[in-house]
Amino acid sequence: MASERKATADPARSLALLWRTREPTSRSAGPALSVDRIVRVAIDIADAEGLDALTMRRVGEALGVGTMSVYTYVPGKAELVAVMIDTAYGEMPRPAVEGDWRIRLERIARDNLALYQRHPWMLRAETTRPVLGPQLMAKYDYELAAIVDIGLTDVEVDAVLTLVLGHVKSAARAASEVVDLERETGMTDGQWWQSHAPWLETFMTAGAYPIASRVGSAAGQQHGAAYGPEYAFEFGLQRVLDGISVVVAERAANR
Amino acid sequence: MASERKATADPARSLALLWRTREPTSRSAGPALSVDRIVRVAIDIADAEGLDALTMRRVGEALGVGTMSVYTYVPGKAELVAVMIDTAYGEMPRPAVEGDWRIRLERIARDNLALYQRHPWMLRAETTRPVLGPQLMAKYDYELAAIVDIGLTDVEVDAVLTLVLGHVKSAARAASEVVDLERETGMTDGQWWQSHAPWLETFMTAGAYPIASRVGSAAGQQHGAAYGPEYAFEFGLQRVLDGISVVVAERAANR
DNA sequence: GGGAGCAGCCGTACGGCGTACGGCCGGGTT
DNA sequence: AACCCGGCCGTACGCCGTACGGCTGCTCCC
Repeated sequence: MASERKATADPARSLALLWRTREPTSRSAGPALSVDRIVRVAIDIADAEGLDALTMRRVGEALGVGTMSVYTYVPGKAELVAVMIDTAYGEMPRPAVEGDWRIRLERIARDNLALYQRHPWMLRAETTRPVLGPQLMAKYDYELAAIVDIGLTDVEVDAVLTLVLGHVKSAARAASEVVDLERETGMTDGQWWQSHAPWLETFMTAGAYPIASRVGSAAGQQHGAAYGPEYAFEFGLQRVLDGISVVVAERAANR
Repeated sequence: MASERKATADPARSLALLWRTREPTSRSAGPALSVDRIVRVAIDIADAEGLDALTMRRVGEALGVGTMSVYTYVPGKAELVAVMIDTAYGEMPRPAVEGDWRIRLERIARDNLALYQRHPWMLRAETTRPVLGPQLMAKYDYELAAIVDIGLTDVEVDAVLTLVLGHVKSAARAASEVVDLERETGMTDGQWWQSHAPWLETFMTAGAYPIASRVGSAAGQQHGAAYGPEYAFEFGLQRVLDGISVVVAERAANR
């Protein structure tokens, strides 16, 4: 009866997993499995076939062990995905970039976009709870460092980063959906639209939605498809950076 | 062997469902069910308990019919969710707003935020495929109308709207995750952080991630929690609108 | 050398999901 | 009176995540 607080796996266990607090076994021939091996094959599966294809059975299979053996190292699928996410963050470059804040921030945006393109499953992975792993911390620290000294308060700096990363994620998601659609239907975006257009015209009485029709078809012609994710990313990014420039300039003037 | 194009339900069926092309039955006492009744209870369930609680069995139960009866009206769960989404769009107000484009666009952003707050499941509903229902078309048309005459090309106008709606969705998602977390764990955001902080400090050697620590705690103190979704929404919205202003002004100057 | 303990491994089983399939029923048409 | 067919739905299948308990063989201690 009592609504048992399910799936609230204790913080200690989850965090220990993320931070790899586990003394290596003293066993002569170490164990066949490890968190790292599990995470590596899980990421490979998700990269290649998407999050839906990532099942615990599948992971066990790919490792040549029984399904339940995976649970020796990982408390559950949610925690596995959390470690996958933190690991993926660890792959990102963190170079010292020459130039002003705008160049650095733009670079950060592009690096994040590339990450999502390499690991589209990250866009669908629902983490209602922040991951809080070491790689995320390092990433956050690195990205903040690029903009801490632009004359805004710490709170604003955080909001700037959130805004830019949010835009990147939106654009990446839109792009990823186009790719998914093409994989699922075996048609390109353009073909898909062409197959739907006649039906749509049947339903839409002529002249309804005049602006939507005009703008939609203008965008379609421009991009050779209904939607140009790259264009949306670029256009939006420049607008966002412009908007940030406005506050930065304001603060510099009032100093 | 042949990779059967699964789940590619024919466009005709899906679109007909969205646009409600179905002659009412000539039966004396009409059928017990209808697409509209199904959609209504499905939205109620998803609003109250989230998308996970929305199962076909549950929908049938709530309607007092067998599970499979639902399939008489709806080809599958994906299509049901699509109709739910289009229906939700139909709830949005579309007033004629006085004022300049910035006021209108800001209003659109707030209306969309309100929509997501009323129906948080829309944020999680994965529609790899655009919905293309009448309400979405009407919404798109209305929103474009607010900004068609600001001096940008049709393609740019589309990108502006995409940018703003993308920001709203990002911010709404962040806010919704906080709410989910509170519901799932029974703790407030602040309590959750306090319960994790000691563990985190154990793992993080002192002095690692200095900027992240400083900015993170500044943001935390400011918002009384780790993250201030409302603040992120407002700050980002103003930056985005500022950024759009920049291009709009440019174009006006070059005219 | 021998016994105990325990980490790693995993087979089985449970409850839940979406939904394919085929059948039943009763009103409308001819 | 015969037939048809739309609406309804019980059953069953193949997936999923994962709880539970048992096996095995290494390590440690005496």
